[in-house]
Amino acid sequence: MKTFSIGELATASGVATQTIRFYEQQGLMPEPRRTESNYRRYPHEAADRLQFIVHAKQWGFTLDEVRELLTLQDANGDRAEAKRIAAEKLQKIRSQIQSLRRIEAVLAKTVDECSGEGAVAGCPIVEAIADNA
Amino acid sequence: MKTFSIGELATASGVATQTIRFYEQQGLMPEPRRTESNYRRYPHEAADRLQFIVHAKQWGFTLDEVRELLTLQDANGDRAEAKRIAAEKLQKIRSQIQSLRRIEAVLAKTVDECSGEGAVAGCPIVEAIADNA
DNA sequence: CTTGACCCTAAAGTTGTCTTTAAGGTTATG
DNA sequence: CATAACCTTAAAGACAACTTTAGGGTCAAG
Repeated sequence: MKTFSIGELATASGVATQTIRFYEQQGLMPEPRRTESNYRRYPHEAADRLQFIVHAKQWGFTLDEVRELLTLQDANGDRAEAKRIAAEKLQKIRSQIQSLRRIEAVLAKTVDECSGEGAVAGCPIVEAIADNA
Repeated sequence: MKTFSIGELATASGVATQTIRFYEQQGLMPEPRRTESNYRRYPHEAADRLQFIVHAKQWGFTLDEVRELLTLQDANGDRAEAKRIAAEKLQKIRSQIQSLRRIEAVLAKTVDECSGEGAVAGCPIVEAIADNA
């Protein structure tokens, strides 16, 4: 079975070698076997695991949360647990969206109101921030 | 005219004294006058400026952006400039909302699909992340 | 058999926004 | 006039998720 050097894994997965070592140090990637000269050799599955990490991050999970999910998989743990982690993340994301939407509304309104002409004194944007409209 | 110690300003504005000093160091708050014993004395306007900073942060502006806005006000600069800063921020916020909404949709779907029962093997959430659905 | 591309570790640096600590000096109160 | 509650500075620490640096060892091509 073909194995990979850290560089090959990096190229294949689009993750820098240092980052792979960092993930190992953080307990996200398991310690791989080593060659006689102490070089890391990764099995095929390492690429999948790395992809999982990359995707989970794209989904907004922190490394801590990704580690939770991976640990769960490694132990073939409870599906309820995975659902809990994802549901909590969903909550967080929804509340982030809520605050951003509030900000968006106010900001859009003031930007719209500002003529963009003249001096900043009296500018609706600046005034609104000052007054916390 | 009444002046304030840093502690009074902190209490009045809800910003910690160290944070006020930090803002001064970052060029957001001007260096105030000092008493003979080297204590900072703030004029009334300092509280307004601090409030502006607090509000702008709540609106999602970074300290760098807040400094831009304050510099603009200090120089009574161009309103067009203020509008540009706000419009750029609006763009950023909208694109943040977009990514979060995409994440929310996928996450909500998989959480919904997951029964929450049984082992994590085959769990729709975990599978979806692995496959980057 | 040398040169350049790889690999190794440990530690320090980055970014943003503070907070905490250390080691003092000052002022207000009882 | 002692003591607590303020104030001062400079520097270090915290957090996330890396990136960079320093100082080496190894391996493949020509």
